[in-house]
Amino acid sequence: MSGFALVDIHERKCYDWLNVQLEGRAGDLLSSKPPTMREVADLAGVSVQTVSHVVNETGSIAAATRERVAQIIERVNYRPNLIARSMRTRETGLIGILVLDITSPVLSLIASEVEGVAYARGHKVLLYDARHDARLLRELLEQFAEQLVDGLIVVNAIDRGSTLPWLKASTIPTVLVDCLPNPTLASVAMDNERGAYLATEHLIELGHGRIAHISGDLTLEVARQRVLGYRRALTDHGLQANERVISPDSDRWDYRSGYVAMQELLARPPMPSAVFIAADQMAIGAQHALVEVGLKVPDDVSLVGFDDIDAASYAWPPLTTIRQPLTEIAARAFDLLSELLSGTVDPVKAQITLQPELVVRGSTRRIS
Amino acid sequence: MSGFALVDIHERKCYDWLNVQLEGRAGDLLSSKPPTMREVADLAGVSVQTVSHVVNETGSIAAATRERVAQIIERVNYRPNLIARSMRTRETGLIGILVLDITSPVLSLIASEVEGVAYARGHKVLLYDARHDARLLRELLEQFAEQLVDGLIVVNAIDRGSTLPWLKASTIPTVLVDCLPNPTLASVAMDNERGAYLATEHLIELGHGRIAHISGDLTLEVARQRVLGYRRALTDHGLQANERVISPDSDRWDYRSGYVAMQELLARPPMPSAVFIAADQMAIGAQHALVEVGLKVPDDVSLVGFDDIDAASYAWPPLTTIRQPLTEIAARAFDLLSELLSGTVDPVKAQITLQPELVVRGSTRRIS
DNA sequence: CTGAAAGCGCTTACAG
DNA sequence: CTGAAAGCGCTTACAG
Repeated sequence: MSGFALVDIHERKCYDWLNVQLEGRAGDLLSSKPPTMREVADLAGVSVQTVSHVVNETGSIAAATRERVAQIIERVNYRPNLIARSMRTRETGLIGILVLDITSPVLSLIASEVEGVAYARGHKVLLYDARHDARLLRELLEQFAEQLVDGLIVVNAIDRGSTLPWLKASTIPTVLVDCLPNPTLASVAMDNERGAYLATEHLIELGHGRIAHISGDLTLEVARQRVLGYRRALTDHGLQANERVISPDSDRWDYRSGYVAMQELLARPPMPSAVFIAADQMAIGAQHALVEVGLKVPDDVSLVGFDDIDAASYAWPPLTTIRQPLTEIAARAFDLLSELLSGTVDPVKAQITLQPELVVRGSTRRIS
Repeated sequence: MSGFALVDIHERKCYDWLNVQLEGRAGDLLSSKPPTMREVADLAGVSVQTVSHVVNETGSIAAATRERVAQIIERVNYRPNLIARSMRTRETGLIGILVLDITSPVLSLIASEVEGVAYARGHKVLLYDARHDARLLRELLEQFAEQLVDGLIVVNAIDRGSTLPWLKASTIPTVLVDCLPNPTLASVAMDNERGAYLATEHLIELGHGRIAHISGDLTLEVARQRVLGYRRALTDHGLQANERVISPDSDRWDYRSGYVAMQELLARPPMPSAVFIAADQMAIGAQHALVEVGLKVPDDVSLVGFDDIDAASYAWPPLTTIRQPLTEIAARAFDLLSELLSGTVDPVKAQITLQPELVVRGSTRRIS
């Protein structure tokens, strides 16, 4: 037991941290209001427009003046007021990302990746979360996105109801990611039908003849495209009579909905030997339902998911799935928005489709 | 095989959706600029301040006038410009939520829950994602949060470096969630030490004597508190000689870091019979490392996680863990912020601590 | 190279 | 009950 309590480098690091005191001094300024351009100008003995010019590096300012103003700015820690500036310039320098549900691992990852590119390119981003609520979505679009942001990236959120026509009529440059493909709005999307086709075909090639599909929320175009791909693969291999689609009882693509859907499938024999499931989280939930009744993956039933989220690799067995190139989706979306903002591209022509990829892991097996 | 392709209600629902056409008419207005209050006033034959009064329901306006103005507003779909309004009133009506990393399931869930309460109470929210980047965090705070938002809820993000003193010096009402407890800033936090204590004690009561701890990112106070709780439980039961802490090689509390940490533990025998892991995702990753080398949970080693995220219930075996009351955390945080905004509470007195709860599931077992 | 003027779209006193 | 005036903090022409 003596060797057991050994302190390795990690433990040492730990102790160091435990002793760290993060107190910090109070701020230098105790002013209750942030300084204004007027104050900087007075302090520097110049006019506000001179300050404005040095802040924005516009106009021509004498080096000495510039220097003096810069020092004051530094000293009082002046920052131009974005609201006032955008009131004049009619732009905020911000881009907005609106997601259907920030709680979804794939949507939050796309959002985060878009932020990554945006920051790398010197833009700032605001996140809007519609929380699956159509009314909220609409409000966000109308009241905030339109007024606060120069451009908008809408992730997975425009599919139902009246938001699409609204967006079309709106003047704010918008790119749709993972939404209803729409010929009049710039968009980047995955070839969902292809992904579903690849998943299903993989199962067919493994010898499976009875393949069911647990779909995503069918009010969303991406979910409908995935059932189309599944169906087409079946048809191409003469298996259309075996088609069987279970759609979940909720609009979340989460563990629970996959779990419940699989329970439904189990309740109505015969059981298929393989199931293609429209999302990885759902697939993991579905597997849970299987394991609960003593069925093993892939021994008793093969499973293929969709998305390739982190959890897929760490499930046991690791989940065979369809990888969405999220990083590329994000980069393309941002680039498209930049082009829209600079007017160098026509939205109608800006339709990007990215290809998914089959990742074979341990949840699928060949049957005889 | 005939019964196999049966069409149940779900399938029917699916077909319906597949046939749906979401075309939508173009918007009624093709104006390139949103209407201004000036335009509404002219159309209604009144002054802008009259329009302002009917929009804000201030002052006293003749019923007939109000009606006429309201109709114009409706007709041209006028919406007051938030930027202009906030320029005058010095407030935006928005609250900001700043999270360390929106990609984390627990942080995004807290954010989403806070949004839920905020919307229920008629507020709108903006999300800021620091992406684990201290510089970005600082920029967000200084340039955006301070100017765009009336109040701020900071989730898990203030712990290191210079942001804490900045926040103290700042005038924006702020509540800290899951951060370094700080006596001068309002905060709501979990009793992390207690949670860790409960987890460890549970293992001890099950007969485990050699219990290791895989910690979270120790630059974060919450992680340090959890090792403290683990340590105290050991000490209280005379097991302090068996203390063993492995800290991850990254600042993400993700699957991979738990996986890597467990591999480290495996590489340096003797193996403990139980491991308390600072986050559920890490626990699932850790289990993966175990299973890979043929060790079973809970037969060979018991695991307890922390957080009780969705994935915990759907892991196999279901993960024993410490539940964080996220919904309550969110509600308390928002309420605190409201009180701060209305000035009815003193930040120094506003320190809320919530209690965690042990959830026993299948990943822990009694040993002899 | 620098400053006086005008205005972005609102709201808040204040007259009438 | 309604409107003229002033101003929130900036930037953009335009003089000098």
